[in-house]
Amino acid sequence: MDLKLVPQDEAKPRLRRDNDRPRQILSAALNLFCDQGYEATRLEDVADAAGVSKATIYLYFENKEDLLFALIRENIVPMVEQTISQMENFTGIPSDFLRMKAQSLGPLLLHSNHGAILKLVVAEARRFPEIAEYFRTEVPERGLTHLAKLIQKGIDTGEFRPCDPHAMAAAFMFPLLMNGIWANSIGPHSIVDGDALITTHMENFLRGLQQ
Amino acid sequence: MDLKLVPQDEAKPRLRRDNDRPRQILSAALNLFCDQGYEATRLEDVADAAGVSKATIYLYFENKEDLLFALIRENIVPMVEQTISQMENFTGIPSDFLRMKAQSLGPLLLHSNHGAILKLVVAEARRFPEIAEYFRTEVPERGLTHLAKLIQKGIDTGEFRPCDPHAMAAAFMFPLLMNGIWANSIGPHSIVDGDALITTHMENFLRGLQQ
DNA sequence: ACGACCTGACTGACCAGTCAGTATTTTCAG
DNA sequence: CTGAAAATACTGACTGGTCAGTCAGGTCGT
Repeated sequence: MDLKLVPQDEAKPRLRRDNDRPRQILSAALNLFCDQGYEATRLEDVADAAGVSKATIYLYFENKEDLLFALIRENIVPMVEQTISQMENFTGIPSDFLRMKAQSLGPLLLHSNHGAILKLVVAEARRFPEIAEYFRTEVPERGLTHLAKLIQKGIDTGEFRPCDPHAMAAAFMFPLLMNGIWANSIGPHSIVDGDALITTHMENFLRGLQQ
Repeated sequence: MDLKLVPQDEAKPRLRRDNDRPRQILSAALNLFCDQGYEATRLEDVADAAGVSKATIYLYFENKEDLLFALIRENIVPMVEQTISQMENFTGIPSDFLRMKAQSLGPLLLHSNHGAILKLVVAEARRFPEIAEYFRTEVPERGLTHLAKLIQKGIDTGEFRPCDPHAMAAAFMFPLLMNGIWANSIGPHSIVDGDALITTHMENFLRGLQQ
């Protein structure tokens, strides 16, 4: 009887970096961090989920915090870039842009993991001031400033009534953000219907803003 | 020379339970959990902040999770009780109640540590399903149901236009909640003016809801 | 046979939770 | 009222387990 420690053919084929590792690791970390929180997630579990050993993570990332940072950078910032370029190329009236934005960003935050990422950022902001600072300048700062300009434009053209455009921009975004966070924490069994909220908020917001 | 180990009069006077300990511990835990997050807070630091030894915490609480649970129970639930009893005793028109509520709850979430507690709950909900479940049934479930009833009343009396009262209740609350969370995470250096947001949101919300 | 890629096994620090024993207050018999 | 025993409140020092981060060496494509 052949009693060798069979390294025959089901020996792990130790995948190589063709389909690049950083993204696999990042993706695994994303799921686990979002689900269990940053501190509660063991890097060993991230490694398992990515199909590598823990040491491999350290080939591509400085440390655990760096992984968190990379995650946020890769996932959130492109979303803002897209919003801003959309806005700069938009030719219709401001209210139509807001409508369009609510109907794309709202469900994105609600049904993809973007809401979970936001939850993560919000939860860890105090402990990682550099990440919070980066996020703040890249995302709410830029996004809200642009949105406020758009609202100002609507006021100037007489479509919207006079108001504080910065506060109004935040009032537009916050329900969508909270909705995304909610769905990824208390949400699942809650009576709040996230999709209904999006349209209800959007319509009511625009109705209030109308001249 | 008297070289005894001086236990003279600056010996720690080991405070007793007159001003009951549980509350001191809870209060210390509140500050630290809200600031650094649950996992990242060491129970030894909670003990120090409360002026007791770590072992003392275990005289009053089962374990770390129990401490978190107690914290939420003590701090959030009374807030809802108050809102509901306010609502039941309110004799004016629905819009005046919403106005009043936004002007009391909004700043409370923004300037006290209630926003931080909410952040904490949201951040840890996934990891502690029992706490999430308790919170969900006690707070959003009850609060939103009552609020929806109030909005329905406004629709019935013709003050508000027809709409989905549940979604509208959430649309009313979410900006206030997000505002409180925001102020306790990314907030401090953000361009969002929390106080301006409250009134802007409240006015615009009611304007949209008006018949 | 070289170098890029990867890993198992280890280490050192850290921390929740425990426990044996000390300090303070209360009780109550004399 | 007195003081000693009982009850209660508290603590320092420890333990067992966990986990981020390291490193010497193995594996695979070229």
